[in-house]
Amino acid sequence: MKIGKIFKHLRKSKHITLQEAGQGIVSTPFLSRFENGLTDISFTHLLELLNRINVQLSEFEFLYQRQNTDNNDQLPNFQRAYQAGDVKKLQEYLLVWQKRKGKFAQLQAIQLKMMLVTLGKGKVSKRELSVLTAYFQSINNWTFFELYLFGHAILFLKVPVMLNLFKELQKKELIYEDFRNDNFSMLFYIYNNVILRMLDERFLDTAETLVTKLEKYFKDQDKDYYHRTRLFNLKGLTLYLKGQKKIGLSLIKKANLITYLTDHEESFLWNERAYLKKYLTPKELDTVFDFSDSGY
Amino acid sequence: MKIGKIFKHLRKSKHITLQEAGQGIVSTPFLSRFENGLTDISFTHLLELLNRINVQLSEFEFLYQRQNTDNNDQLPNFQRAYQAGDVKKLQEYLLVWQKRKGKFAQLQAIQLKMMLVTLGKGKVSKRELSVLTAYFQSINNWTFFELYLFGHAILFLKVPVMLNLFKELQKKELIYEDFRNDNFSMLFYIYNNVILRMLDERFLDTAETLVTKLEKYFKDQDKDYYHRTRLFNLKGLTLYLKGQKKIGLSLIKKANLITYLTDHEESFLWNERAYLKKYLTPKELDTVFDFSDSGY
DNA sequence: CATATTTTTAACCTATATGCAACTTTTTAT
DNA sequence: ATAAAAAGTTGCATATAGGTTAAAAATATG
Repeated sequence: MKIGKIFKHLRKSKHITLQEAGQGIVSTPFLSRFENGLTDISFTHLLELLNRINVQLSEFEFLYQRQNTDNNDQLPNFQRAYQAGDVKKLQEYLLVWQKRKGKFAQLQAIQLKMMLVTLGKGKVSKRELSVLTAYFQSINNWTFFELYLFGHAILFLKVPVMLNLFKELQKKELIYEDFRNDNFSMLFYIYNNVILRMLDERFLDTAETLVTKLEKYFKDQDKDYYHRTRLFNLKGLTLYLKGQKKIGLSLIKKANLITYLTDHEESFLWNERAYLKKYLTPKELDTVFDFSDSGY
Repeated sequence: MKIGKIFKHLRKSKHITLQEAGQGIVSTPFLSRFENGLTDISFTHLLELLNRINVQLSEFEFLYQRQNTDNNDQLPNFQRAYQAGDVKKLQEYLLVWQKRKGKFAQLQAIQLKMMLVTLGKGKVSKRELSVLTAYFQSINNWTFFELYLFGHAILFLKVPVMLNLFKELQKKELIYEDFRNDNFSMLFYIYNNVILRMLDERFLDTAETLVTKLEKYFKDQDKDYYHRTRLFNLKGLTLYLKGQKKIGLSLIKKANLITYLTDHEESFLWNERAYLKKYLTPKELDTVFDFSDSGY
C-alpha cells in the first residue's frame, strides 16, 4: 500500500503542491491522506493525477513493482530463474504452485514443469498436455500470459495440435500490432519456435508462409535490427531446405555477419552453429561462419 | 469510464466467471456493477483483479488508451505529428496549449515551438529558454516528460547550461537502469544529441567520456543491435576527430555496413552521409559508404 | 426442450473514499 | 527575527465504493 508514497515522491520532486496536483480532481486534504497511506484511491482519479504531474502509468507501475519484491508478480520471477537455468528455484516454485488450487495454478505448474524438462529435469504427462491444449482452445483473447505459456509449449505439443492453436493465435494477433516491446518479443519468439519446428518436421511450405508473414511486420519496424537479423536467418534456412541453397546460405551468412559485427555475446553464435549442424554440410557451415572477407 | 468494459472483455475471453474473478477481492454484484460502468473501483482492487485474471497492467493500459482517442495523452500525439513533419498540426496544438494556463501548459507550448523551429518554422525567445532552464534545474526526478523535453531542448540551450543540466540528469539516471524500452530509447536519443553537439563544439574529451559511459550500458544489452550500431558510429566520429582517423573511420564504416545489411530505410543512410559531410573528406566519405567488398 | 449456472438487478447496509472548514507546520518576505 | 503567506494536516460530515441477501433475467448445458 505504498502507492501514495510513490506519488508523493514524484510530485515533490517536480515541486508541485498538493493544491496544484489535485485541482479539479480531488481535494487537497484527501490527496494528503492518500499520499500518507491513510486511504486508498480510485483508479480513475489516480490516472488523472498522474496525467496532471506528467508521469506515465508505466513509469508509476515500474516504481511500484520495484518496491513490492514480495509481490504476486510471478512471471518475471519464473523468467529470471529459467533464463539463469536455476533448476532448484524452479522446483521450489513448482511445489508452491502445486499446492495451490484453481485453473491458473494448474497452468502455472505445468509451465514450470515444461521449463524444467527443457533444462533436463522431470517430465510432463500426457494428461497435463491435454489440459494445456484444452485451455488454449478455450481462450479467444491471448494476453502475455497465454503467449508465454504457448511459447514454452511449442516443443511439447503434437504438430497438428500446435499448428491448429497457432492458427487461432494468428487470427487474434492484430491486437499486438503496435504493442509494447515485451509482447512483441514474445510473439516473435513464438513465431521463431514454430518455424523451426516446422522446418524440423519438413513442413517447408508452412514455414515459408510464416516467414513471409513476419516480413510484413518489419516493413515499418526499421530500427528493430535484432529481430530483422533473426528473420534473415529463418528465411535463409527455409529457402535452403526448399532447395534454394545458394540464396539460403547467403541469408544465413548475412545474419551471422550482423550478429558478429554487433559484438553479440560469443556463445550466441556457437549455439547457432551447433543448431545449424543438423542441416548444413561441414563445408557450408564453415562458409556461413567465416567473416574474414568482411574486413572485421 | 470504459475501464469496466475492458475488464469484462478480458475476463470473458478467458472464460472466468465473476465469482472466480472477484473471489476474496470484491463481491460478485459489485464486480458486475463495475464492469457495466455503474461504479468506480479502487486502484488496489483493480490491480488484484488483473493479477487474478493474468493480465498485465501494461496490457490493460494499452487497451484503455486505445479506446480513449480524445484523451489527454498529449505526448504520443505530439510525437506523431512531429515525426511526420506535420507543421500544421503542431501549430494547432500550439494554439491549444498557449490558451491554457499553468506551468506545464507553458512548457508544452515551448516544446511545440522547439519542434516547429526544428522543422523550419517560427522561433523560440530567450525568455522561453530561460523558463526551460529554470524548470530543468528545479526538477530532481526526471520522468519521461522531462527526458522528452530535454531531448528537444539540447540544440537550443547554450553549451555550458546544457552540459550542466545533463550532468544533473546523469546523477539521477540510475532510475532508468532497467527501465522499459520507451524511456531507454529516449535516454539514448539524448546522449546521442549531446555527444553530437559536443563534437560540433569540439569538446572532444567530454564526448569521449560520454561514449565510454554509454558503452557500459550495452554490456548486458546484447540484443539491442540498433543502439549498439549507433554507438559504433558515435565512437567512430569521436575517435576520428581526436586524430585516430583510421580506427575511427573503421567504426563508422562498420555502423554503416550493419545499417545497410539490415535493410534500414534508405533515407537513413543518406541523412548519415549528409551529416558526415561536415567532418569527413569526400574520399573518406566514399570509403565508409562503400559496401561492395562485403559481398552484399 | 428443460434445467443448471451465471449474470444482473434490487434493496438495504457498512466501510471508506472524498469534501469542507479549521488548524498546524513550513516557507517566504521584509 | 517576526509577520504574512503558502503548504500540509486533522476532525468531522457526506457521498460513494463495496457487502449481503435474494430474486429475476440471461446463458449455458444436457
